Amino acid sequence: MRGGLTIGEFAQLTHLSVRTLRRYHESGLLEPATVDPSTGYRYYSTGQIPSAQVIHRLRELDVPLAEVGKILATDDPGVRAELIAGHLDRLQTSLDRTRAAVNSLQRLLRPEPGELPVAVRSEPARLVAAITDVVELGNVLEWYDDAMDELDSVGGAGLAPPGGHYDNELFAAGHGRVLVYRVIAEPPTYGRVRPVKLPAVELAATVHHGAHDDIDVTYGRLGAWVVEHALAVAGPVHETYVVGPRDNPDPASWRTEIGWPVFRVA
Amino acid sequence: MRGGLTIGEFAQLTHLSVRTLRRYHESGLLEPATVDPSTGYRYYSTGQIPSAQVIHRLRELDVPLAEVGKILATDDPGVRAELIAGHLDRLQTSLDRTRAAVNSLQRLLRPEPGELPVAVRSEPARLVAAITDVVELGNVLEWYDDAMDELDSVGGAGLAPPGGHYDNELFAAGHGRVLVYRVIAEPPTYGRVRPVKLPAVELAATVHHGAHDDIDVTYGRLGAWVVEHALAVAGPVHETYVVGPRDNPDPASWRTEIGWPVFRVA
DNA sequence: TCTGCGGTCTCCCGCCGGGAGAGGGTCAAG
DNA sequence: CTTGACCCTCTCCCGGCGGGAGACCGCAGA
Repeated sequence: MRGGLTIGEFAQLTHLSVRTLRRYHESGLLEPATVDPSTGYRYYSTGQIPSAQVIHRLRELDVPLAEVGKILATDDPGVRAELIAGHLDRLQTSLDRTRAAVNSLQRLLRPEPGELPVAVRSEPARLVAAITDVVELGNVLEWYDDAMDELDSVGGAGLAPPGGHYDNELFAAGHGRVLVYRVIAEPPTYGRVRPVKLPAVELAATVHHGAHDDIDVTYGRLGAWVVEHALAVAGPVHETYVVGPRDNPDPASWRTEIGWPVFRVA
Repeated sequence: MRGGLTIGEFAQLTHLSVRTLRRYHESGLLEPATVDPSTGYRYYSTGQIPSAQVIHRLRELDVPLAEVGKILATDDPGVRAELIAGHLDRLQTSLDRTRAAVNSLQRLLRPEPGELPVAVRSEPARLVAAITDVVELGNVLEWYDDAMDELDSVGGAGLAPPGGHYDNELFAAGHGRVLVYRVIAEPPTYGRVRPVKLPAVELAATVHHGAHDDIDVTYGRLGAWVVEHALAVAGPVHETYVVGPRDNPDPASWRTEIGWPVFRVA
């Protein structure tokens, strides 16, 4: 009587490859039921088939092996469900991103529009209620929603559209300083909210219409305009949410003013 | 006057990283407008921004760089649209797979069923009309649909449910021999269809209910049963599509008999 | 008991797209 | 001319898997 199923037999039963099973052993995800100490042969039991299949499913969902390990190591089914739910959330966001990319690609590939209306204007210094932090590029949307909620709870909605400043490093390095603000007569200090004085700048600005799926296209066109008018970029991007998701659920109605602080070159 | 935008400036305008732009140059996807021959500095023009953004979008859709190159190299917008449509198709399939994995995972994690009803029966040798080929694991579904269409066109639907044999290597190595058949009184030779004599086997069989999302779970349970009854696997998997997508569009109604040829061990 | 063959062992490399850092040259403002 | 930001190339690393080499093991037939 042998100790159990050989790795090849087990592979056949689970539709995993022999190599993959060895890797799962190596990384501690799926220990063979017994390992012959003299030959090193791995032997599996039929009871391990369900575990192998759970791992298989999680991998199909692109859950990293390390995360799979964490999920399997948890006995508490509640925590486990939570971890999995987290991954499904991330899956959903990546799906949304894919959809956005498809839409934007289709727009990019059809002929396209005329001149981009850009205006350069002097933005005066302003005292506003702001929340600021260094944020990962992937978490910006989430962070923004949180921060804007907190900002709204302090009041001042409706006076002027809210806005945000996004450090250029955010896109270059994947993380950078972000600041969102609301215009309030007497900016309070509350929670993460602080009164902040935004400096005066020359702003080359245009308006992006619609969802933010392809706002970077408008950025590109604005940037081209700036360069072609012998200006140079000097500071974080300014966005003003003239009409946003909080004003109207229909993305087609959204209006976002985007602006780059500029100065004239030689 | 400089030759154009430095790589850093261009990166800022396109929201791509400097390193990524260098790689795109290296792989010929996006040549800088000019390269200073003495210093090696890359200089870009504002006109290259749209190209960079198209590349960016395609990469967001996980199109490999080589494919992106092909797409950009094509001037014919029709061909281009075709290539992109192909990728969107693949995206759709991968999305379907993801959905299936999510469903199956949820089923895997909740408590679970009783005994699996397995029967061992003697399958007599049969002469059938079959199409067979060596197929990549990823293309099996597509191949199956094609082959079954061709088989149907030869006739014989309705006499007995169709079936398929899947070499075990298919799952181990990612490619293997697949055979689909229909029972016809006098199997013809037509197109890819050939008369094939299926050998007699002892078959350990059970029925999988519902969509094939988690048919491998049933395979695992069948395999466990086989092992625990001191049997061993000897040949390709047999599937019989008792009720399939061509009989009833509702996956819940599908019935697939799966069987492993077995022989008794010591 | 020997032999042969297929299964299994370990170890190293390649693939992809990108990140990170080293070590050195270049540009432009003060 | 110095300084500091920018740019150059080169090399290594990551995750998850496949491929292959070279050696050992298990088992059946002679």
